[in-house]
Amino acid sequence: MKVTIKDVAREANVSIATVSRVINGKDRVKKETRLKIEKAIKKLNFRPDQAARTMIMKETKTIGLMIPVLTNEYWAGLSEVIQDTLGEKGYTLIIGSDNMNPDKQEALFNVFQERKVDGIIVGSVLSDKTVKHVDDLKQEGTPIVSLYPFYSNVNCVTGDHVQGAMDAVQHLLQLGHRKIAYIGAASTSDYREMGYRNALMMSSIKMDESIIIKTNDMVRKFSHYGYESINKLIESKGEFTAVFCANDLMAIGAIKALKEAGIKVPEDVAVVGFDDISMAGLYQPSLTTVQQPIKEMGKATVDMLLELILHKDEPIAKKVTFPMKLIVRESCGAKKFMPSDNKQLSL
Amino acid sequence: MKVTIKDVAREANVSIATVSRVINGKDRVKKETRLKIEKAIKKLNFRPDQAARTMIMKETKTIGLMIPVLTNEYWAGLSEVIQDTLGEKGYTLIIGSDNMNPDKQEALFNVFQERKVDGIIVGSVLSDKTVKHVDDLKQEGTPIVSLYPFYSNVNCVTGDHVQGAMDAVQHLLQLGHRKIAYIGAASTSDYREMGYRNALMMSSIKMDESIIIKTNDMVRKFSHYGYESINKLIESKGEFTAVFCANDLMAIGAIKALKEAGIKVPEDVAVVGFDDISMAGLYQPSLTTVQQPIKEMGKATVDMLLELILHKDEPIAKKVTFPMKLIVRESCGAKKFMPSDNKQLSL
DNA sequence: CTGAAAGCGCTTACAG
DNA sequence: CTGAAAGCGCTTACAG
Repeated sequence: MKVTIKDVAREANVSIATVSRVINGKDRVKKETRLKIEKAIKKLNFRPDQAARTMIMKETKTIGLMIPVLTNEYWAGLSEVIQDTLGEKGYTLIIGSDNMNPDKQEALFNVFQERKVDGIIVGSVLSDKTVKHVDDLKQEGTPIVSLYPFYSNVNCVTGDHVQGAMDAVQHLLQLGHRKIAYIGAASTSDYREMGYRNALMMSSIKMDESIIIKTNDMVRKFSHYGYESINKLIESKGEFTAVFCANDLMAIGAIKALKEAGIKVPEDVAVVGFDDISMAGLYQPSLTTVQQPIKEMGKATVDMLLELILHKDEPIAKKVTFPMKLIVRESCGAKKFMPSDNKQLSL
Repeated sequence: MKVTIKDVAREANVSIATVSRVINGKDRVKKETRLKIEKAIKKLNFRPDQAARTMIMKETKTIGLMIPVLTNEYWAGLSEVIQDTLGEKGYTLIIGSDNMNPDKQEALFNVFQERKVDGIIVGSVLSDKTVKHVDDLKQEGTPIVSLYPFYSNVNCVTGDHVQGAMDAVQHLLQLGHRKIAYIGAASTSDYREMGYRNALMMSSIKMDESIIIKTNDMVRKFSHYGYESINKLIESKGEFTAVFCANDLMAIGAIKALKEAGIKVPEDVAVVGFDDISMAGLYQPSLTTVQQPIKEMGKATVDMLLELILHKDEPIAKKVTFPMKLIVRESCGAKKFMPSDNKQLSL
């Protein structure tokens, strides 16, 4: 049978109150008594019941994390960092992936509420239907940290996607590219598209909307989407010498499609991705991409959340932004740009 | 403030006992009363406190899952299936990755015990130090399902790694290969190595230990390990026309090294991987590999665990084995190169 | 069908 | 320094 505090008290010949004191190390306990109790705890292999503890202490030492998918290296990596960091501080993490399904988001919020988590980290993009839970939870006093700066009243840790995308596109510009296509998808990529547009604007390059591919549909197979998008570009006879993709999987799909169409990467077309998943360095050609400081971001997220848990009275939502880092690899390496496209000089 | 069952009782003008009955839908409650209570619950947005419930019901509706790493598509995929399946049945999953660190395994077991999880799924390979927890937990009556057939007294769901590896190597043999190298690592790959050896044996091919690369060290960067292993084979002038790698990441690293050494895949050397991660189909060349039925395995794992939770008296450890599927792609395909790649696109 | 009461395993003032 | 007792938010016999 499960060992309870009573068993320990009996074994050590003290009251349960004293055992409790030893467990929590708060009040003073005579050394002799303490040793006796510690021995009993060890002997019985006693572990205090979290549920009973939770009821009194009003804290569960549990954090909820909501992400879109676990089988995506970015989210898996971030989840792992968050979990490890929380673990060190005695917290347990409940990870929930919602597959971008509002019903699942709803269900997850309910789980978090039932489990009375001490705080919540939201990595998903919430739907209209579920975003109200954020307000409910805030009202209830449950601290929340978001990983996207979507919600004005919620604390947030995020990478500087706009800057990262700008850096990537500016790199292409410096290599001489003028016709740079963009492949992206729904809301998560908005900031990256902004960066793309900003960079072009700042170089006074006229936007060619015909080589900008995006969709509001939920994209599940990013690589497939990248692949299809290139085929669309080719079919529509879009002119481009480079492609900036909103993430690495799209970029890898794009390269595959380009190669199949007999277009060489990077010789004929340069490709840049985003995220620096581990495959980016292994792919052939290896992928130029933008790296997010996942570890630092994960830690900062946990720090911010725990801070919020300790001092619930933060009046204003804080936003912390991390810089991104351009990683230059083969897919758009320092290839010399063919000056064959004379017409581009007219830009 | 948090809404409790008392608030609902007051709002609905009944006793907390009746509210409890409505929540759990067990005893009969007059329809009128029920509606009144349901309205109150909705109005106050009440959710029963899991902790209080747990104390009485002796179940937490929580399952612990221990895996080596989350940033590995195989484990991420399996975790997601397990989580979804459990979610449907009203269970919450606590995922813990131990990074193959015995201390972390220990810590995770402690967390599982403190949280009084209703059951545990072990995907990690346990160290001598931590394997005793399995016995402790079994003694305590906590059901456990393992994802490797290592522990004789523990129920287990696993893929047929031996058969999968045999299929892969037999495929190479059918293509005419006779000098097939093997790249693998620590205990997780043992069964795959067995399959490799079995296949060679059954074809009466003498084992050439000089082209079998393995290690007992913890391998963290599989792709890097595959890369290094090929270089070792090349340095030692090992003769081989094909390589069977114990997982896809090793295979991808191997291909990279082969290419860098001027050896073409699959023309000069065929490569086969294992797992069928999503990148296997996207890599260039795409990877011939062995696919595990992750979804079915995840579901079977959950079913088996819940079964165990319901009927704790299973006398004998059951082992369920799933067949693997060989996926033939370019990296060792019987593929002749088609020069259809000639259509140049004017960009 | 419904309510009063006991009890789950802890923590924490309150006394001593 | 230590113990008796109240109480956390529920569920569930036990009465009615």
